[in-house]
Amino acid sequence: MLIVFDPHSGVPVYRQIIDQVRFHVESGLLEPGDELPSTRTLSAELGVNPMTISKAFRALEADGWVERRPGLPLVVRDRREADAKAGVERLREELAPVVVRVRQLGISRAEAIRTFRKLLEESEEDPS
Amino acid sequence: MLIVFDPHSGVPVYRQIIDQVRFHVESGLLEPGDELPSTRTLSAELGVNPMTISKAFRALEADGWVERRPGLPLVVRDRREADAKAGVERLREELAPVVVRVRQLGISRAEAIRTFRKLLEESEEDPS
DNA sequence: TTGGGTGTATTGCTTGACTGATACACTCCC
DNA sequence: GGGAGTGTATCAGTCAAGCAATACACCCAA
Repeated sequence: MLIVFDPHSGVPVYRQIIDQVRFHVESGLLEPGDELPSTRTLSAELGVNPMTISKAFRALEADGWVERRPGLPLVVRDRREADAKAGVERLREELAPVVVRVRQLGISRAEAIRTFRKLLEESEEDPS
Repeated sequence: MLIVFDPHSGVPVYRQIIDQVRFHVESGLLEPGDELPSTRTLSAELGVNPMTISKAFRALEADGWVERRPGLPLVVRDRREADAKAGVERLREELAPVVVRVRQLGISRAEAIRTFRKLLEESEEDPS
């Protein structure tokens, strides 16, 4: 059971699938070349429509996580090199709205950075 | 013209109003005791329905930014002391999910902080 | 008291996100 | 070729968010 999802979380099913596949690839559980479970398999396991799975697959391909070819299962792409750069780029996207909030809240740059560093340290100590 | 908004930003109008009022209060342009422009004034200026303004007002009261009394204009509340702490606390909440992503993406702490600092500097240079 | 100011409860419309049913194209292997 | 596997294009349905029209309750000053 590679994918688990919570129908009551409020997060759309297709997005939960995207996040979990990405997480598994990033964690190494899914390696480049591995095939993803078929849409119908996942569909049956999760109790959702195959199209919902397909929608997640399309998004995963758009972000370069997997490769799609007609009639064949999806395959995890090798993006280790690409990620070194793309990772920071994605981080920038996630931080951008936070920066707006920092200014709105009138928090100083130093204070903001201190807060960020502290959170990062806490997260490294705690192997969650 | 206290409030400006961009109908093409994709951000809901009522949310843009909330953010701007909060920003003005936090920046000191609006001081405790000041009255907000009336719903109909803002309605005319922005070209939206008074109810949209009212919806923003309700949210602002729920978060403690203003005080509402029937038949009277809204008044900015004094929350300076509370905010000094609450600001950082709210920043922590916004940064928490980002920290998770940093680990998922395998970005080093130093790299993450450098990215954050750069964004903050860019935002300060650009008086958007 | 009355008129012009305030905010808003109620209701309905529109739009987009999300999901699903159906039917189709492709690949592989016997 | 045929069957069973893959993914998905197209279309329709559901639902919530966002916004607006209307009508109402309140306050204040003349």
